[in-house]
Amino acid sequence: MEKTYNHKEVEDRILSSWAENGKLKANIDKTKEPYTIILPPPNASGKMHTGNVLMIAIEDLLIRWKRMKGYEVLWVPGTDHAGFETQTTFERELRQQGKSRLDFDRETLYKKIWDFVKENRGLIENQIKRMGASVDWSRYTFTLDDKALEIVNNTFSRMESEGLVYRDDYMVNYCPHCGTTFADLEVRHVTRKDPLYYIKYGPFVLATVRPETKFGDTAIAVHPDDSRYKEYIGKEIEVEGLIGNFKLKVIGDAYVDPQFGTGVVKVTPAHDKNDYEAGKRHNLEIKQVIGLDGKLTNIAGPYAGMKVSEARKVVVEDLKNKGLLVKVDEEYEHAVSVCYKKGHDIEPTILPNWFIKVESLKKPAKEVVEKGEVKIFPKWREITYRRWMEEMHDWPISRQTVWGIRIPAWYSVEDNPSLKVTFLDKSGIVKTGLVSELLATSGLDEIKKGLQSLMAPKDAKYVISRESPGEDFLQETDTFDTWFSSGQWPLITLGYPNSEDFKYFYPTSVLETGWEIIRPWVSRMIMFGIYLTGKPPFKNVYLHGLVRALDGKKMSKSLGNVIDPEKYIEEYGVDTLRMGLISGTANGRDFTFPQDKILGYRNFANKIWNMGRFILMMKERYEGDVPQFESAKLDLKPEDKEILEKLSLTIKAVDENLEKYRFADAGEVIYQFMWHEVADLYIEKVKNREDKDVALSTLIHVYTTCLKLLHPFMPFITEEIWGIMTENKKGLLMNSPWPVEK
RNA sequence: GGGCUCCUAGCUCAGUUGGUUAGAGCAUUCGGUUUACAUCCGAAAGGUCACAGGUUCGAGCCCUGUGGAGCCCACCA
Repeated sequence: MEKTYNHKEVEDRILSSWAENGKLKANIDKTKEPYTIILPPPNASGKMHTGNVLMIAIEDLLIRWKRMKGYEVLWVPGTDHAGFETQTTFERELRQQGKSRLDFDRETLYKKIWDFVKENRGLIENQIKRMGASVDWSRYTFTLDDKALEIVNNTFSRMESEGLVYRDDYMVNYCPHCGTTFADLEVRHVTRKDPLYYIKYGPFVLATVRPETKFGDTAIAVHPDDSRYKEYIGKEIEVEGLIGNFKLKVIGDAYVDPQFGTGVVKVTPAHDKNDYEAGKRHNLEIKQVIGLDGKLTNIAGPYAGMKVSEARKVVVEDLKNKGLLVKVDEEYEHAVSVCYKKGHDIEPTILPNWFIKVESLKKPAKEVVEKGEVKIFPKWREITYRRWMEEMHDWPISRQTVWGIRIPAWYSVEDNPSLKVTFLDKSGIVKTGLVSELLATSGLDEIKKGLQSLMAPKDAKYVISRESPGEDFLQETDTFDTWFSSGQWPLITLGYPNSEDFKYFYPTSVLETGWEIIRPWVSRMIMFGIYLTGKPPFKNVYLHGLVRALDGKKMSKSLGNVIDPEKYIEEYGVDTLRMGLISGTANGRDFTFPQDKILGYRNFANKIWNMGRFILMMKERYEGDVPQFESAKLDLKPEDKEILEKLSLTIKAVDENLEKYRFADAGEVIYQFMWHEVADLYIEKVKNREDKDVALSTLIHVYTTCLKLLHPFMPFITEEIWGIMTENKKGLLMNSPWPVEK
């Protein structure tokens, strides 16, 4: 053995011996109890971050432990198409080539992103392998694999036929210039100075930066406790406007800040997110005053057809002339949403989207956790889950992105003349308009071929089908929210509904993931699992904490505090990084990247390496063969009995802590025992023992048992030493049975 | 603004139904070591458990309040 442990040399070799002889592939063995984990799929085109390392370390620990305990273990690896994130990354590349997504038709863009993902997906897969993850690669699944598409489409179709799907208006970030919607994450917030206009509204004066939307006002809001206006709440007031007088209801709503402006707000549900929410709370009418072309609609009377910026000037001028403008604060600074592409103002707009009714789904999902059918560790995280289950409202599942699973709804062009389409025509020019009108100049095939997006009215007639129902049809261009498909991940990976895997391995044993996705992911998986199979998809949920940067803050590119795990793997080895991270994560709380501990476990790795080296040296000096501890009758000294007893206690403590997902405690127990009991005390005594046969035999037994206990935590070094100690005669450590306390 | 969590040794953190003298790793100081390991061994020092009240025979732990930190969600017309 080398004088120090050289992880670089060892890791590759051990990886290939696991790949050749490790029991990675799960079999359906009905004489054994299954133990299953589905790996939360990392972004297919991304690279490993510290959180992924922690996730893999914990899951591999559980898997290796249960495998050694004799379970039929299955750990399914997979990667995620990461809809929005990937498309953004790809578009960034496009931009460097001076292009944008709007230069391509939908199909071409989709293919280009596919190629991009294919080019990049090898990286994360290799990193998972390099971590020593003992996953079953024969069951590897990508979120856009055919079996995924099939299940997701079928689920949607079934939900639709059971009346759980509907189309309704939803407020989205719409950019009239780009003619498309943006996800919340695509919206930039910039601080800008705009005039704040104080306008007379009947008995009130209120402040607004958007006077041009006044034609869409359907209420006036004040804070319910504002004594200045309390008497008005619930009453209707008469307001003098630019296009005649009109009546507005006064509502009391806590979203109004009495400190701001005059404490009175005009409510425009069609063009402001807050107002929209308030409108829903108070059943207000929605008047769309800005069209998708960015011009005022007919509701604005004489102002119809004006662009927003133009209309604002004219409206202000007219208000002034009518004496309705009280004052203007020119220096008002506020945050404005703009599109990330060119900085156009975002126009919050109501558009038809696809929704799922969650009422019938969330009840049983809440109950399984309350009844303990699904146990959440740590328990205090249950609060997040329960609150979400109470608050959750219907789920908008459509996204206006290309990279994802396209919603399998088809619109007949003939039945839906008011379908609005955007497409690239034969000469590559973008055209937008009603399909009924565009068909006069372009053929339907041309539209189909160049289609970028379509917008169907909320009462459009549609057919649900994976295949085109006929020549006359255009498919919905929206894709499913990523969580709609990843919510079915356990079912997808296990081949729901008929595969043998599904019958044997479902429900899985534990879902291990970060707590920040309780709401979008964990809740959805439970809902879908129960909906489709009657059973939640896992028995336990273990939620690990977030690994924060060295400054105690969340890692982020903009703060420049991101820790690249590669650096640590390179310098200290996989085992050390894994063990270091595990030791930091005791209670599933967030924790700062434990740099010192990683150093400490590097020392530990070297310590156990040298213990092995020393034992080998003693073996060589011993004349003849050391008696086998299990078979030989040994005359044990009290110190031998003592160390065996402590070993037994250690096994017990490790098992108990792992059962409770107390990984750091379990690791600590082995660490203390190996270093401070076996190395510091017992080995020192063995050095001076006359009865070397007994001492050495016991020592070897204790040490190799420790290797087993430590293996799930630090798989590489333990496997390597095991091979040397056993002269490769006992097979791989990873396939060996777990020690039993005596 | 709503919510969750944290504040324990110089640093990173344990402390699992309240119960002797509050622990670990790293760092510090002192000593040791002619060979398993200087990535070692032994020992020491280091804590008003954020602060203020309360409950209790007894509080790091339970309750209330204050202050600070981190994160999630919603964001100012």
